[in-house]
Order: sequence, then structure tokens, then C-alpha cells
Amino acid sequence: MIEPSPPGTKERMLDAAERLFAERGFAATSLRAITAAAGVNLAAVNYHFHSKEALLAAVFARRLGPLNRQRLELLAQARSRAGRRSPPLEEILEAFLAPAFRLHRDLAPAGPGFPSLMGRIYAEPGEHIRVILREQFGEIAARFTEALKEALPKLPPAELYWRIHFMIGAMAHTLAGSRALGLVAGGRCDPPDVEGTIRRLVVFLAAGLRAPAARRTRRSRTR
Amino acid sequence: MIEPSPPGTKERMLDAAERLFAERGFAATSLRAITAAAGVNLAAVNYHFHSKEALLAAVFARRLGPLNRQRLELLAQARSRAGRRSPPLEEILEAFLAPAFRLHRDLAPAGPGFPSLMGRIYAEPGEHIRVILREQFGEIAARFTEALKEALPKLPPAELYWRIHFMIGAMAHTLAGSRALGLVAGGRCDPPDVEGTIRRLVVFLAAGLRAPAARRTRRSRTR
DNA sequence: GTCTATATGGGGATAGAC
DNA sequence: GTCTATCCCCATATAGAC
Repeated sequence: MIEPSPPGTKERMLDAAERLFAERGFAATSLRAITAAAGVNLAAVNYHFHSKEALLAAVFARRLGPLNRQRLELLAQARSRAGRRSPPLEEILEAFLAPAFRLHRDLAPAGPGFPSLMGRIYAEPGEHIRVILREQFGEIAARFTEALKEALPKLPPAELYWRIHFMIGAMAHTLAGSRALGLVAGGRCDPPDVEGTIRRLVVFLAAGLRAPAARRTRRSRTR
Repeated sequence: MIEPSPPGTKERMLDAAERLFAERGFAATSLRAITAAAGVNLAAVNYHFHSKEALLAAVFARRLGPLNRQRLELLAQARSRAGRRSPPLEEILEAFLAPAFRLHRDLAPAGPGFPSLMGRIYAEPGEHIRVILREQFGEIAARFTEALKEALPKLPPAELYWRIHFMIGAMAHTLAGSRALGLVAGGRCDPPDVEGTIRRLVVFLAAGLRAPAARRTRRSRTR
């Protein structure tokens, strides 16, 4: 569905890198492990890509291009449905969140590699990763921040920025498919239910974003 | 305030490890870098701790013991204030969140090492880390899940588990002090304002947790 | 484009003197 | 408890044959 043709060397390496980076983290994954999993020679990684870092960048570029295009398209659809008003907050959130989560399903045979990697990447240090994030998310962040501002005109901008930060945290952690869920739920949640996850996250985030801004005055700290 | 006596070799190593693990990630940080930063000999790490993984576990154990005790104490205080009723949702959230964020301030001279590390650790793969998380957070997760259930009696348990998951994601991402904030806010948020951050996060999460559970029926997916 | 072989450096861990 | 010196392995990257 995504790529029906038999994968060549380059694609097999991207697939393997995507999966192993997601499973073990960037620094902990060796090029040897990747080339072995892909069934290609070790030297191929330096022929097709330049370096390990460039391989990571290629992994991201391959998915995030289409993914971000889909996000913007869903946002545009929501805008055209809304006419001159702001689209409903829920539709903005869904346009942002759903494409990432649906990769879980659409890439099912290849495993949950990329979404999990995308969820983790926000937490990984390293300069190259910062660069990848800025390049891939800059426009998306600007467009959705603008849409959220219109949908929440009464929220002070600083408050909105914080809440977007919280939102990204919730999204990333959920995408990462973290073990932490098992800590608390004992297996009672259902990770494969992608649409349910999106819906739950949208409901949660919409309510959080709509909350009245915190007032300055609360009881003084005792500690 | 936390440790007035001059730090010995072991403490200096824990300090350096905490900071470097937070800045560079576990796998990307060498023991050589840690011992150099601490001003101790390389071999000391294998004398005082057993291995690199055991050093990481020691870093966590040193902070999470007091931190989790403080969380339970704040929860107990909220319970006693509330009498026979459930404590307000906001106070439960604050009991859970505030101790972690206040380390940012209380450990200020040593830098934001541990909170940032704690925020990132949820996203790091690796079996040892999973073990650390389970041992350090098991009781906390159980106690706070119970308190949240009482405060939100109408919320189906499965929904609550998901929302706790979202909550941990927002907390972790915020603790990690992520670069992503800069992406969206352009420096208009104020990370050092710890109490403000706690307040904002509590307001956001309380609203999300209180949202009516999502209904099954929404418009059918077009894609 | 793909392979073998290797250069070059760094990693964690440890032995054994002091 | 702390040091030096070293073991042994694995990392990324590249050279050069096919």
C-alpha cells in the first residue's frame, strides 16, 4: 500500500534502520546490526548514505514528507469545511495527530518502527537530531500553532505555547508505545486500536487546551 | 541544602553521571567522560559501582527515594485535608508532579540534570531501564491511580489508564526541558518559573482528565 | 553497486601495584 | 580506595578489488 514494489538495497536498509533505531535507540544501534538485519553489506551504508547520522536523517525524511503533507491537507480540509470560521478544535487536533498514529496501522507488516521512533526522538539529545526536528517540524509547528490560536482566541499566547508543549509530550509518549502504560494499566488498554487512541487523545487534549488559563493566585507554597 | 558536606568520590561520580546521562543519553555517554568530569579515575566506576548500568540505577535510586516519599507525603496531606471525601483532583496532580519539578530548583547549582534525565528515561529503550522504572515507580503508580479513580468515579477505568498515560507523557516531555518548546514558542515561555510550570500543567491535566469519556460514535473515517 | 579487508579509534571492564 | 596499564571487543568509516 505504501510501497508495493520489492524493496531494493536502500529501502531494506532504511526499513532495518527505522526498526532498530526505534527498538534500541540511535546511539545503541550499530551499523553492523542494521546491515545484518537488512541482509546487505556493511559498506553499503557508507555508499548509499554518508554516515550513520545521515542514515537517521534519511529515515525521517522518507516518512515525514508524506506525513506532514497529509497533516496540512487534513487541516486544509477542516478549514474548507468551516468556511470563514475557525475549524473546531477537535478537527485541528485530529489533523495533527491522526496521520502519525495511522502509520502504526498502514506500516503494520514492517512493525511499529517509525511512529515509535518519532515518539522517542523528541527525548533524544544530540545536535543532529535537533537539526532534523527543526527542519521537519518547523512549518508544521507554525501552521498548527496559528490554527490553534484562531480556535482558542481567548487563551494568552504564552499559555497556548505551554499547552502545545504538553500536547506534544502526550503525543510523543503515546506514539512511543511506552512500557509505562503497562505499569499502570496491567494490559487493559488496547494499543492496536489506532482510531480509538486518536479519539481518546483528541478528547483529552481538547479539554486541556480549552481550560481557562490558570490564575496567578493560588495558596502560597508551604515548601 | 540537599547535601551540605563536601562531596566524596562516589557523589562526584553520581553528579557527573546524572548530568552527562541527561545531556547526552545513556548509550552515548562513556564512562571515560563521566570519570573525567568527576575528576576521578576510570577504574573507580567499577570499584564503587559494578557496571555502567548499575551506575545508572544508582543515579536513579539516589533521587527517586526521597522524591517518591515526598509525593506520598503530599498525597497523604491532601487526603487528611479532605477528610472522608476524595481530595480535589488538582491536589492529587500537584502531589504527583510538584516534587519532580521542584528538583529543578532545589538542585539548581548542579544543573537540571536529574529532572531532565527522568523526563527522558521513559523514552529510552533497554531492559535495565525498564527494570529501574518498574522498581521505582510501581508503588507510586498504584497509589496515585487509586487516588485518581476516587477523584474521577465516573470515568471508566480503561479511559483513566489512557489518560494517565497521556499525563505521564506531558510531564516527562516538560521535565525533559525539551528543545521542542523553542520550536513553537520562540523563547516566550519561561522554564525557570517552576511553580508556574506546575500550575499550568496541573490546570491542563485536570481539564483533560475531567473531560467526558469519548463516545464510540464519531463521523466515519474517510481514509 | 557490491564485496573483502582493514584502518583507526573508542568502548567497558579488570589486574595488580601502591 | 585509588592509581597505571592493559585486555579484548566493537564501533564507524574507507580503500580498493571485483
